[in-house]
Amino acid sequence: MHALEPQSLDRDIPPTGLALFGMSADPPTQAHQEIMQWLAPQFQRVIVWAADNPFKTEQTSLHHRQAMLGLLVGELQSTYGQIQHQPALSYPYTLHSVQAAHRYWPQSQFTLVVGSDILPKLGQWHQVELLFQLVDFLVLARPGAPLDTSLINSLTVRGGRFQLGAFTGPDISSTVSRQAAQPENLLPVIAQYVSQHGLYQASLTAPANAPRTQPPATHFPTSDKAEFTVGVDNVVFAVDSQANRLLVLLSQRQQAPYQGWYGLPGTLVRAGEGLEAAAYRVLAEKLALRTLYLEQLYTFDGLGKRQPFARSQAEGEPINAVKTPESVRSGIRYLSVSYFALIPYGAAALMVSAEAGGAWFPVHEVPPLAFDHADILAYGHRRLKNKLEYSPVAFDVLPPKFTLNEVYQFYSTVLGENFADYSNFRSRLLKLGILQDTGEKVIRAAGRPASLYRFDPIAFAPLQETPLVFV
Amino acid sequence: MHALEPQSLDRDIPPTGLALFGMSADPPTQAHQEIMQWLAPQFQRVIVWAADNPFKTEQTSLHHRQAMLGLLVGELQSTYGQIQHQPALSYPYTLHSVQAAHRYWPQSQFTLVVGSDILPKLGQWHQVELLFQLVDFLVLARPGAPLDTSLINSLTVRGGRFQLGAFTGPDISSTVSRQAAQPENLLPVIAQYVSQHGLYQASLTAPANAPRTQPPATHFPTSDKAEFTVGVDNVVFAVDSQANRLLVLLSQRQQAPYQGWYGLPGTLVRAGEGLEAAAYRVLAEKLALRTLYLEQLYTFDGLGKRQPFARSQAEGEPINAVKTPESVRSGIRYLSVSYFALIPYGAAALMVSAEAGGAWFPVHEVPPLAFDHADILAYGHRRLKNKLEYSPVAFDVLPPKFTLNEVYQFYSTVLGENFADYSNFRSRLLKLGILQDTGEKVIRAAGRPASLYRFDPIAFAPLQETPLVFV
DNA sequence: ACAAAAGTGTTGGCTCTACACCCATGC
DNA sequence: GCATGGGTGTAGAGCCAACACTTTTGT
Repeated sequence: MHALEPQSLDRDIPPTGLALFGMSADPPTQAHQEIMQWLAPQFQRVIVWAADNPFKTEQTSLHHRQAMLGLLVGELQSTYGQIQHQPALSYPYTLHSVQAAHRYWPQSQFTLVVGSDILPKLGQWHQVELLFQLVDFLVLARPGAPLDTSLINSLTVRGGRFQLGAFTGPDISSTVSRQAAQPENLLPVIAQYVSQHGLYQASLTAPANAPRTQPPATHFPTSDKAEFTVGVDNVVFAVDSQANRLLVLLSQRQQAPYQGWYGLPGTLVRAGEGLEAAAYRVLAEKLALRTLYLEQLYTFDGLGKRQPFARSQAEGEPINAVKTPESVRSGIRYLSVSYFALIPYGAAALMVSAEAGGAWFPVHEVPPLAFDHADILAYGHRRLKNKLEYSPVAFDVLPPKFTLNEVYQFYSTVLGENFADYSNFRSRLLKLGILQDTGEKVIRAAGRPASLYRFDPIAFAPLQETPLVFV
Repeated sequence: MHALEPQSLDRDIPPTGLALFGMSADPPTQAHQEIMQWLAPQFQRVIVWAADNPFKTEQTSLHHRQAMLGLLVGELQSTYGQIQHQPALSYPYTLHSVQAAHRYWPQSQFTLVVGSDILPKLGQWHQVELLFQLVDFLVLARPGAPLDTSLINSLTVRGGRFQLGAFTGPDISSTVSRQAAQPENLLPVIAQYVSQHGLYQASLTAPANAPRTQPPATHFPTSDKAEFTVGVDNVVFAVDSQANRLLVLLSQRQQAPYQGWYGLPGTLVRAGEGLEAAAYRVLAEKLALRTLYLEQLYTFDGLGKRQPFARSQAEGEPINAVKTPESVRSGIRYLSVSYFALIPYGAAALMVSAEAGGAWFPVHEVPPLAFDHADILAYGHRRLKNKLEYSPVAFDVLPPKFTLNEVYQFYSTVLGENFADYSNFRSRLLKLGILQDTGEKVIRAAGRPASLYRFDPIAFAPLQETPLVFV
C-alpha cells in the first residue's frame, strides 16, 4: 500500500495524464481554485466541470454554476493555461463524464480527483467497476472524512486504483460558503456574480436593490477595428406570367463610380434606421405597393469576390493560412447587405415616376451591372427558385383570388421550361390542402370557366415547419 | 379625315392616355428628347424604350442603347416626372411591346408614337390588324417622308386609327448623328457615355486613350448615413455522435456588457480584414483545426428583434408604415454578421487552452446567452439541420474514412429521434453513388466488421446543382 | 362544329418504409 | 453457443409522370 503515501504522488503520476475534477460548484470557492492551482503543474491538462445532478433539488441551476466556474477558471487561465472548463462533461453520473472525456481525448491517461468524503458512497456509484477501468483516483483528504484503509482495500479488490493527494489548503465545502455566505467569504469575481443574479438570497446580505440583470449597454471596447458604411441592395423581382418573363428592378446610377451604369436599387443605412427598414425605404421610393415578400439575402464585404455558393473548405489549407486581402486598407469601408424581394406583377406598373430612376428588365436580358451586382442578382435568382419550390411565397404576390392556371403560369415562368405538366401540378397543389375553392368562376379567355381559389393561411400554419414541396 | 389635322391633337387626345414611344436609340438624340418633352404635357404618362430588333446586325448592343436612353430620360425626369424608361418593353416586334404595356397598365388608353417614315412598311408589320386594335397611332412628320393620304386610307380600312402630331423640331434620325457623329452633335450626357464605352468608333473622334471602363472607385457620397462597427459572431457546432449530443462552442465574456455571461465567440472586424477572414480568425484563436465547414448565416442590426424566420409581410400594413425603432440613435452602431461552422468532433478536444475562454456546451443545455445570441444560436441550429438534409456537409467533418454507421450516428444525433431506420438510410445513401467503398474493414465493437467508405468529391461534383436528399 | 381551357381519371413505374433475414465477429 | 452490429432483400403502400378523357366555354 505504498501508493497511499502522500509524498509518492509527485513521482508516480506522470505529467502526461489528464486530471478530471468535477464539482457541484454551488458556488465554487477559493478552495476549488487552490486545488486547481495545485493540480496544474502535475498534469498535462486539468479539466473541470460542474456536475449535473438532477437529484439535488435545492441546487442552484446548472447555468449559474457553470457560469461561476467559468469565471473562476478564467481568472486562472492567464497563469495556468492548461486548466480548462468543460461544460460538455456535465452529466448526472460521473461515469458518463469520464466516458465523454475518453471520447474527447482518446488514448489519454485520466485521473479523477475526488474528496475523501465520497469514498463511503463510492461503492454504490453507477457501474463503478467500469469506472475503475477508465480512471485512476486521486483522493484529497477532507476534514471529518479520514481515510479508511479497509474501505480502500475493498474498493481496490473491485478494480479501483487510488492515490492520496498531498494537498493541504482550505477545505472545499461549498455548503459552508453557501450557508454562512457573506460576500467576503467568496472570491470577488464569484461574489459579484452571486449578487448580480440574486443567488443564495436566504443567507446572503446582498444590497437590497442591486440590479439583477445588467442593462445591455451599447459600448464596445475599441481596438484596431474598422469603421464601416453600411448599405442595402435589393434584388426585386416581379413575375410577368402572361409573357413568361421574370423581371428585375434596376436603377441607373447618378454618380461615380459606375455613373450611368445600371445596378441594383440600394441606399445607405441612415442613423437609427434598421437594415430591413432601409430595404423597405428603397422600395417605397421606387414603387407604390402594399404587399410583398422580403427577406435578407447575403452580406458582402467590399473585399474581393465572395462566393455565397461555396460549399466547403474541407481538406483545404489550415485555416490560419487564410489571408486578409491587401486591397482597400484605407479609411472607411463599405458593407453591402443585400435583400431579396418579390412583388406583385401589377405593382410593377405603379412605379413612382418622379426621379425614381428605376426600370424593369427581363432577368435574362440585364445589361452589365455596376460593382458585383451581377453576382448578387444571380444569387437572388437562385434563391427565388429555391424559395418557390418549398415555400408558398407565390401566394404573397398573386392576387387574393386566383385560378390554378395563374399559379401554374407563375411557377413555370420562374422555374423555366422543364416543368411538370399542368394537371399533375394541379393535383399536387390541391392535395396540400392549403387552397380554398371560393366557388366563384371566372372566364379568362376561351374555354371552360376556372374556379377562383384563395390561399388559406390557417390551413398552412401547421405545415409551416414541415418540409413542403410545391413543385 | 379631320383627325389628320395637326391642331386637332390637343383636344382629341385625352390627357389620361399613355404615350408609347419606342426607338432604336442608337444613339438617342436631342430630337428624341424634345419629342418626349413635347409629349409629356399631353399624356398622363410617356413610356419610352429601346426596340430590340435582332435583325439589325450593325446595331449597338441593346445594353448600351438602354443605358443611353436611361441617361436621357433621367435628365428629363426632374422636370417631367411622367416620362418613364421601361426596358421591359424591349421586344423584337412592336406588337409585343404594346401587349406588354397592356399587361402593365390594364384598362389604359395607349397611343403609339411613330415617325412618318415607317408608314410604308407598316402594312407588313407583324399582325398589324391586332396592333391596330390595341393602340392609336400618333404620326410625326419627318423630312423626306411626306404623308401619303391614300396609304393612311388603306391602313384605316384595315382598322388603324391615325392622328398627326404637330411636332416641329429637329429631325430624329439617329443614323445621321451616328455617321456624322461629332461629340458636339450629341447631348453631353450621351457623348460622355459614348466616349467612355468607345462606341461608334469608325466616325467618332474620341480621345485616343480615353478610359473604356471606369475604375471602381471606393468613394461614396456622404449623407446622413450611419457609421458602423461590424462584428462577426460564430455559431460553431461539433457532433458527438457516440453520446448523441450536439455541442456548441461558447465563450465567456470578459467585459461589460453581459460580463461573465456566455455568448457566441465573436470579434470585431479589423481594418482590411474580410468578414469571412474575421470568422476564421475567431475560430483559429479558440481551436486548432484544419478542416471545417463555414458559411454565412445572417446579419443582425442592433435594433430590436429581427426575425430571420419571418415568412412574409403579405397582406400587412403598407410598407411606408414600417417605422424605424427609436432605440440607439446615438453615435456609432454595431452590426453583427453571424457565421455558422461545423467542425470535426475530434477537433473539439484540441481547444487552444491559454486564455481561449471557450467551452463546449450540449446544445440543449446552453446557459442564458448574452445579447440576442440565443436567437442566433437557434437560427444556426435550424440551418444545420436543413443543411444536413440536402447537402453533404457531414463528410466535411467526418474522418476521411468512415463506416456507414458513423454517418448514421452523425445524422441521428443532429436530426433527432424520429429518424429513418439504419438499413434504409444506408441504401439511400449508397444509391447516391457519392461514397466509395475502400475495401478496408474495421471492427469498432462486437459484431461484424464494417466497411470503410470514402466521400467521392468528383462523383458528387455533377450533383452539386441537383436538389439532393440525404435524409 | 370546333378549338381552347378547365378539370378528372388511369396506368405503369418508381421510391420509400418497415421488417425479416443473413453474415461475421467477440465472448 | 449467443449477443451484437454489419449488411441484403422484399412486400406493400404511396407517389408521380404521362397522357387520355370529359366538361364548359368562345367563335
